[in-house]
Amino acid sequence: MRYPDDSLIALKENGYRLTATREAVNKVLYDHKGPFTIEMVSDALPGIGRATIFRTVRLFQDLGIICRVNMEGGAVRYQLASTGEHHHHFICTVCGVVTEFIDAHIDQAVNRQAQGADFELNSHTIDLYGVGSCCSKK
Amino acid sequence: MRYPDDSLIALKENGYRLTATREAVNKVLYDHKGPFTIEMVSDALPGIGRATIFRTVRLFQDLGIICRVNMEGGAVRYQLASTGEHHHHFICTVCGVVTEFIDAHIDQAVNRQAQGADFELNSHTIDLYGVGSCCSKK
DNA sequence: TAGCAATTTGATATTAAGTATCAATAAGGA
DNA sequence: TCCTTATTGATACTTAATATCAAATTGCTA
Repeated sequence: MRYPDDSLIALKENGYRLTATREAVNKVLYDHKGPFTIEMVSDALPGIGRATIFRTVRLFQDLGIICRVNMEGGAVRYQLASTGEHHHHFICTVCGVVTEFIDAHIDQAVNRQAQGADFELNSHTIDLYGVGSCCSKK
Repeated sequence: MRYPDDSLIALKENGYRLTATREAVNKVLYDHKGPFTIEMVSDALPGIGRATIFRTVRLFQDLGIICRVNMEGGAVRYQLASTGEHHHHFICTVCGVVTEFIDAHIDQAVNRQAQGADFELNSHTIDLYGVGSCCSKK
């Protein structure tokens, strides 16, 4: 997922309707970049009901357009997924920016662990918390 | 953390008072075993206010006695930590049971990733979702 | 072991995230 | 254009959690 239109295409491809509301939410996400909360989107689109924002965000999640990020304290952020693929997160605890990464090594080790423990693995999440280069003091 | 008294010792060692409420909550956790929600504890201890249950659970978390587990859908469970140490989770999506594991390999790979990305790593969480041996069909 | 300061608690209100309901509206294929 | 179906808004509700503050409890300490 790179361009705003990708979201709209994804909607159509999955049999969802292309509505003004969904376009508006999509635009806000792409204009804003960076992590966002439901509140932020809701504030940016006063004409659209809260419930619809939630619905749209959930739909975009399901389509892999955005990903949900659990902050350390339990707060929730969303962010455009740079890839719809499986990935992990660097989460900057200073500014909240989330960067994605892929690591075949880790995934392999995770699979080994699961096998060793007789655990039928369906999915996994890996979140790294710390200070990103975005906020590094140097 | 293995025995109920460990919690009480941890409280004292960290300068917290040993109260009837905290003992009661602790007992519920050890009697129940397995994952629990605030509701469950609250139901088991009708005489104790909800806010206090939350406070106590948070305190126990801070002391490493219990750990918080984010379920896939966003629900939250808590469970006695079998170790206060750094660890990761197998989360059975059928029954909710959480099993801990440690994997130096994964931790190493995680550290490498962080270094490579110029990310000052403070902590990380790894949660594996799937069907545990507890609920395996075989 | 009674007294007292500081911690803890309960009741209550509040916040935040999210879901449920349902009538009204909009999308898009025929 | 019409019509079925998906979507939306308003509203109420749920769940998880925190804030406030007076009242109760701890555990020194004299």
